Amino acid sequence: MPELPEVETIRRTLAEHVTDLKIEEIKLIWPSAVIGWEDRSFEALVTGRRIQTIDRRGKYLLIRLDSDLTLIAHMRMTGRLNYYAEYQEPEKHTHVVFRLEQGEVHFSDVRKFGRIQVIPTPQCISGSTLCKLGPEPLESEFTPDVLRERFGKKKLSLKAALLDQHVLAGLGNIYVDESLFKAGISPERGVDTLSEEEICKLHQAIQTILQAGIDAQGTSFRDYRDANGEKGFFERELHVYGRGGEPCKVCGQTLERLRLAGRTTVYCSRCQK
DNA sequence: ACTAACCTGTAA
DNA sequence: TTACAGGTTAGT
Repeated sequence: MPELPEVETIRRTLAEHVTDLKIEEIKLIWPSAVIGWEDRSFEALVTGRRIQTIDRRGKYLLIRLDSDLTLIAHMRMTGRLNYYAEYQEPEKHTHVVFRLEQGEVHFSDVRKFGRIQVIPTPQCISGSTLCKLGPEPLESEFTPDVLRERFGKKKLSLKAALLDQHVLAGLGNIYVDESLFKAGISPERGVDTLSEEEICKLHQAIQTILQAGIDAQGTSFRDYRDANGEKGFFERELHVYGRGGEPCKVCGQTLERLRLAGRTTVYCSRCQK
C-alpha cells in the first residue's frame, strides 16, 4: 500500500501525537506481526521505553526508542498505524496495540504482509535491509547523475528499475507510473537507452510527483489512511495509475494497460516515448 | 527476468 | 468463481 508519500504522511501524523511518550503496555494479538526477537521478550523489551523521534527511509518507518532501540515498520500493501487519543477496542485486523501514556497506537493489516521489526539502533546503519536501499529521492544528494549511476549498465525496463528499492528507495506502482507519465517516457524503455536530457526529465518528474504526493497527504486509491484515519487526496491528480482504457487527460488517447515487471502498468503511447 | 508465495477482501 | 490489489522475497 503505502509508497514514499503515504509513509511520510503516516510519519508526520503519528509523530504529532506520540513523540516523547512512553510505551506503557504492548498487546501482541498476532505475534507474527513482530519480528527480530522471540515473541515473549518483545513486550519486555519495548514496554517502558520512550518514543524519541520517528524517521523514514524509503517505505520504512523508523520509530526510535530510548536506549538505542528502533522499531522498523513496513506496511507492505494494507498495513496501518493508527493513533487513538483514548482506549479503542482492537478491530478485526489489529495485530499489535501500543498503549502509551496518552492514548494508543494500533498496528493493523488486513493482508498480514506488514511487519514491525525490533533492532538495536546501531544495526540500522549496517546489517539491516535499510543499508541496501537506494538513495532518498527527495534529498539534495539525489541528482540526475546519481540516477544515471544507479541505473548503471542494467538491462532492465524503466518500470522494473524504478520499482527496485535498491536502485531508488520509496517508489511503488502508483508513483512509478505517474513519474514516467510526467517525464513523457515509456515504462518499457530500457534504462540504458535514456539520453542525458531524458535522465534529467525523469529525475525532475520523480521529485515533483513525490512532493506533490506528500503535499496531497498521499493516495487513498483503496485502503490507505494516515495515523488519524484520514485519506489522502492525490487520487484526484493521478494521470495514469488505475486509468487503463480511459482517455489520457492531456491528449485524449486511450491509455494502454500492460503487465511489466509483474505489475499492472498504465501509460499513454502518444505522450510517452 | 518471470512466477509463486505470503494473506484477505472486493469486484467482475 | 476468478482475477486482482500502493510490496517484497525466494524460488526457478
